[in-house]
Amino acid sequence: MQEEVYLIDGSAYIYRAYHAIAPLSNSRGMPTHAVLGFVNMVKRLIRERQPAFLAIAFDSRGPVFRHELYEAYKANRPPMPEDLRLQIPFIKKFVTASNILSLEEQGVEADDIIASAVKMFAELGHRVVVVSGDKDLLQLVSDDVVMWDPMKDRVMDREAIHKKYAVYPEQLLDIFSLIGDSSDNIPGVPGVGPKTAEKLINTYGSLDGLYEHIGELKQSRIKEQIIEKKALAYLSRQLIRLKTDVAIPAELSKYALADANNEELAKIYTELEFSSLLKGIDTAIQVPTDGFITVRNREQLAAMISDLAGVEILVIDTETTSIIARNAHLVGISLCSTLDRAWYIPIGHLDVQGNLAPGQLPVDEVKTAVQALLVSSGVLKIGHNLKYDITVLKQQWGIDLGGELADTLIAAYLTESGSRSLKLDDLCQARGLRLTTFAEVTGNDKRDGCFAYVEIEKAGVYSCEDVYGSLLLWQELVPLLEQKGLGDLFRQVEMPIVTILAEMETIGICVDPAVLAVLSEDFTQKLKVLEKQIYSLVGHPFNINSPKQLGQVLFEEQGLAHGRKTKTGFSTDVGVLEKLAQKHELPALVLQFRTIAKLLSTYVDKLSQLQDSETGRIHTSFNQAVTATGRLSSSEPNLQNIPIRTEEGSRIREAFVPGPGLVFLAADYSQIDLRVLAHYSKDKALVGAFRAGEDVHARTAAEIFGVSPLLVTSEMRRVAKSINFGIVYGMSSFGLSNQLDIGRKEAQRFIDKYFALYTGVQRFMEDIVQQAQACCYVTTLLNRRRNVPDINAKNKTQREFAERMAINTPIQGTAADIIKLAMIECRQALHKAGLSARMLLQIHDELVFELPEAELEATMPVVKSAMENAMALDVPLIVNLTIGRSLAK
DNA sequence: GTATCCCCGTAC
DNA sequence: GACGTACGGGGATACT
Repeated sequence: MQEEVYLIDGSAYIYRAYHAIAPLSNSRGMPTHAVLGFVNMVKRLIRERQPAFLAIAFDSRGPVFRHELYEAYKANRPPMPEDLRLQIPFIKKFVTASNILSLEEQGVEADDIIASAVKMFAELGHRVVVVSGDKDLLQLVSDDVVMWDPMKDRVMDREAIHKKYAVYPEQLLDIFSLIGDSSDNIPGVPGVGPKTAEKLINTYGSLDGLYEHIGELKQSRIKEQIIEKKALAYLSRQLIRLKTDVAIPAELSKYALADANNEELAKIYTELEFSSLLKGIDTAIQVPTDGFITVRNREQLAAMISDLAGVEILVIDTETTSIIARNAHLVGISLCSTLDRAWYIPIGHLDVQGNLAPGQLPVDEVKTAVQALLVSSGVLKIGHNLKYDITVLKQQWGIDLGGELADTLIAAYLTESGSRSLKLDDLCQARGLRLTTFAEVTGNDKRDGCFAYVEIEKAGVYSCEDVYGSLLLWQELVPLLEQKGLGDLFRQVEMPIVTILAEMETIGICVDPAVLAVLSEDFTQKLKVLEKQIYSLVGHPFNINSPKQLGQVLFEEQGLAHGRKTKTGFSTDVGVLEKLAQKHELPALVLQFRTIAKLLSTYVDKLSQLQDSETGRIHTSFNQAVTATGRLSSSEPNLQNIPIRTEEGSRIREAFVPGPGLVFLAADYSQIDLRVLAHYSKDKALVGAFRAGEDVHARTAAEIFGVSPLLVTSEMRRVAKSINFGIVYGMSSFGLSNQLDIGRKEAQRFIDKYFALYTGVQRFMEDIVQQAQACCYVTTLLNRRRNVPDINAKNKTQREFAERMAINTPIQGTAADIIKLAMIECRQALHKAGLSARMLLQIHDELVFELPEAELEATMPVVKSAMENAMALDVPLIVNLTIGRSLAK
């Protein structure tokens, strides 16, 4: 029987682990990070590839036969760092305790052992997977041998190698002999690089062939080199060629992966203080798969329906062909309601030929059977990232999930703010439950990553695990939500938003490709002109986009006055360049170049790429579980940072157009942050200003400059506006002086004056920081919570940062709460009024709708009222409406 | 050679 | 070090 044997390049693993992980040591000062990295890498390999047979090869200590051939072999390599050397014995102990066969032989390297093992197993008729990223091992690849690079999760077989190097593995040795290898100090033929070597070996078949036909090469410097350095080429080949006669255990049983010696492992982990690994030994629970049923026939479908009849909760997960819900085809659905049974209904699995695989019920039959369950209004629908499943079910089956929603992704986001990962696997793992990963079910498949080709039973287990995990998670998160007072926020705000975001993403927004094309042309042209001007001023070309090179040109060559330093040189940011631009032409041109280059690459090019080829629309992702404050974020593309302030930016907005016969309606909150601040602080002056409907910036200006409101100049107002914004962010006098280009003292005077007038604001800021110090978190008006662990830190910078977070988060987060309520309110009010306006975008304080022009009159008051009444504050919320035939207005 | 960090610049 | 929250491009740098 043909078996698959995994051979790990252990020495390479050690170095990778050492470099990949930040230095770490146990309480006795013993360095441990390389061991930790190595252990995790091996565990990951075993988990994801589940090898039946496995060995790890190590380099031997001391010189190897290659040193005898060539004194300088690896002479440029620094000796093993001391803190790594100390860890080697523990790595070996770990391998032994894990019952993994360890291979080491005096005088040869790990590569030679692997080569010998490969040869032996190939002769025995087995297949081998070499686990390494070292290109020198690629020469071992054959029909029965592949190389897997765990870092890139990529399998290299003969064809993959041919694709990359244009030669087959057996020719790689000769290629590398010509190129050499600087990291091992292997000379090769100087002057011959990858391209030349590839061409030569492809033409003449081999190194020998090349020298036999050396006369045919046309006269060149390279030809002379090749002739002159023939000995070096052959020496290099000797060095790179791997030994295949190292003695290797031949009995396959010795390679069989046995259960680890947990006692020994526990000893090692204890000594090194790997507490999380230690826990993993005892508590790693595999999912009980006994109750998992894959629905293959009508009887099972009927059993499932009767099993799920009358349930109060239903956990759902869809398996599809794409991570982009809009493009996804359904492959299967899993459902469960209790932890002892889960069902998987395969409907779109394919066989290797790409035909529908047997053993699946017809889609229509499945749809009919489960539809009532999915739309039922009395059943709580649970899932992880339900926005995805909602989108898939809607566009594939036209089904709207009925009933209340419970998204465990969002529940975890609300309760575990600041947690590293919100992925289902990771959340379950943190609770001691090991789920199969997506890579594990699809990874070994020929058509990597496509779920449709996953074998049905395997898919069933995986998918059932997901609903099982999601249910378990839900059961753990419910009490947490209630305990932290997040239940209402979850049910009344976040869950309704899930559906709304799914709709907004599906609808998308239209972009006119003609406008983009004109912009692209124009910007490219402008960049060319600017580039030419800049180069001629400087006297030579350079990369204007490189802050490093730009810094050299400006501050060294041109001798302009530099400002603050960054890690890599002097800052060339807009603040610095603007100052210089007052006196010099060059920085002014650079600023123009930067602006246009940014607009072109980030917006014009990107929008064209992401446009749907059929509809011309752009479908962003609105992310609900990303920000620390409760705001949404938008990606691919980010439609929340489309330029607006400059002339050029406005031209990009012109590319966003309503659908045929429709117009845009944009509704934005006026000064929402300051209004929230007024509400929180109860500051008399601020509240008074908003209640009286005054221009707050002008009012602030009048007060800090001590003039009548009628005498406030636009310059005074600008200063006041900066202060008002700065306050919300916890700005210091330093920041304000930078922003306004005034002195520190003057800035401080403004701030003092501000607080003297708005005493309530100052009190609020002090109170909120004090509150944070007491409980290490802050909340919004809807009780959204953010932890500020550094609020009592010793380090001043850290602590002050936490203080600014504590001030800003309730304001920004409450504004986020308000607009989320407004979105829900708007949708409902529009529906109730029978209006067809569709919400397209949310940009933190603004909602953009698309609607028939004829409905404008009726829609405007509905939207305005829904938004203004979303939440009752001590000051009124005011919404301004703008109608437009583009986003430029 | 590719993934990640860093600087920078958009938005609110 | 100095203004909060995001996303993303491009260069520089490090590397599961």
